[in-house]
Amino acid sequence: MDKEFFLKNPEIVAKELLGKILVREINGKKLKSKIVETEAYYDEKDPASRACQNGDLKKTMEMDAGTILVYGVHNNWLINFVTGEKGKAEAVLIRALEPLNFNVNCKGPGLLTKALEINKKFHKLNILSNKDMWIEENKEIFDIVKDFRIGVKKDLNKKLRFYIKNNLNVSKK
DNA sequence: CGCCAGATTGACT
DNA sequence: GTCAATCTGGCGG
Repeated sequence: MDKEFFLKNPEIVAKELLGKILVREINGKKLKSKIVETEAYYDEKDPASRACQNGDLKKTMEMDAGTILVYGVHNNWLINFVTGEKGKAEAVLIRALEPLNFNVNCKGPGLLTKALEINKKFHKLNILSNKDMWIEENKEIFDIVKDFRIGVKKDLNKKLRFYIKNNLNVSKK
């Protein structure tokens, strides 16, 4: 896992993140989970993106590839990874995980942050240089399904949600 | 400053 | 099906 991985179009990164192992270390315990559902978000052209607002979140999206962006909505923390070149304001949202060595419901963006104790303290840190959370490779082969994003009021006319076919941990609806 | 809406979830009628 | 909880930023007074 290096910076090159995140230096691509968010659509590509979202697709390539599927199947990767997200490791969260809490008090010496490593919680491992597989990323099974993601969504790509673009810059101000994307009406659903927080980049179309001009605050701290947009600035964070313009930071280096691999920067963690934690965003609060409706009483939930949502975690994103910044992608693309510096100044591009693009990111990938993690929507669902499949727990591997623990058993907590991670079928939804708000649920997985709760399960892994992800909150604002991770905001603006970088996933490539963090000792409490990181991503590991996984060579597993699987089918990827492409669909429209979930819960977005004004979506783009593009399928920007990706998930692993037939995986039971993908958020429903 | 107050009010509203939103990449959500869960509890209750 | 309806409602509310919490954080961020836009917009109106």
